[in-house]
Amino acid sequence: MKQDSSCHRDFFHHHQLKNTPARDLVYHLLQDHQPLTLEALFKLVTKHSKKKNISHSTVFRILEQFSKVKIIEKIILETEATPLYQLIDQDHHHHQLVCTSCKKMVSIEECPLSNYEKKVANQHQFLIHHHQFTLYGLCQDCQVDAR
Amino acid sequence: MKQDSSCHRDFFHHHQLKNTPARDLVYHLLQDHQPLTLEALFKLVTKHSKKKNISHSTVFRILEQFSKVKIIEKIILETEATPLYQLIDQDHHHHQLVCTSCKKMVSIEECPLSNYEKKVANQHQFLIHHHQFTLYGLCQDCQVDAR
DNA sequence: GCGTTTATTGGTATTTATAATCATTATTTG
DNA sequence: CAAATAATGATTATAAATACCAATAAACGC
Repeated sequence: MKQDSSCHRDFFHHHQLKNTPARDLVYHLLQDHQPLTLEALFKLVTKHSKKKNISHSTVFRILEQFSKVKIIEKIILETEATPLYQLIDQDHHHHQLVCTSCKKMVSIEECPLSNYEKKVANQHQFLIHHHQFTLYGLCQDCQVDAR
Repeated sequence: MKQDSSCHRDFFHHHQLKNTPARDLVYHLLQDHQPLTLEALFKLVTKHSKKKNISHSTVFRILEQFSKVKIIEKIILETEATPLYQLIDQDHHHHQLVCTSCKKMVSIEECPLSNYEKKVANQHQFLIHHHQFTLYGLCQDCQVDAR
């Protein structure tokens, strides 16, 4: 389930982030799209901003701030030169399945790692907070093309 | 088990990489250390190079080339501003367990993901080549410090 | 070994991404 | 609505990644 969009203003407020048109727009654009790079997001912002344009630095800073307060997460993929950003799903975290040829990205819901995480935590006396997991390969189309 | 150090020259040759003192040194330094950043490796190279010094661009390019022919792999961690590089272990791949406080890094041998990989491959009709997996948390020392 | 071919190297320059700065403008609070 | 606080835009600074090319070194055939 997605983070309830009507609550994001409270969420901003809770983190001493003022409610601004720019933050609102970035939030909603991230809701409606696959993970985006800063540049891609900036283009969308430019396209969708009603009144005056929003500057590149503002978008950059919003991504920084959202990351810091864990509204979004930063994803680094081998197929992308710059990081992707996506809203954090409070209920399920996602993993990525990425085609190394066409760079298509599929979000995977199921995560098989919690038991393993506990085991490693025990073995090494770590308190594990989170993990990062990405699968790389060829999608069906690109397998066909490779023949 | 480590890649046999006596074979790396053949490996270079097979990939049209000439045998040079710089490549030799980089290869051996990577054998003897934890994953290293470019800067850290460059410092080691400078310390260990017998005759003339080896330039920064040479070290950079060697890492690029080694990555391309899969002698080494690039690891991107949330705790490091720049990538780490390590020799690829042909027999077992490793995963990282990283302390977000002191940035300590532990290499984990066991990988629980092959079955899951098959399942996802099937579901999404992907041909999966590799995956990337990292655990983040607090090591024992840093848990204690946090109290 | 010796000359030829081919790739590497060092040093520098360029490009790009990330981050800092600061005066102006907007949002929130009482 | 005024005061306090934070955000914004535009620019600049820093740092990382990469491209360039003339000089040099390694490999190959003889």
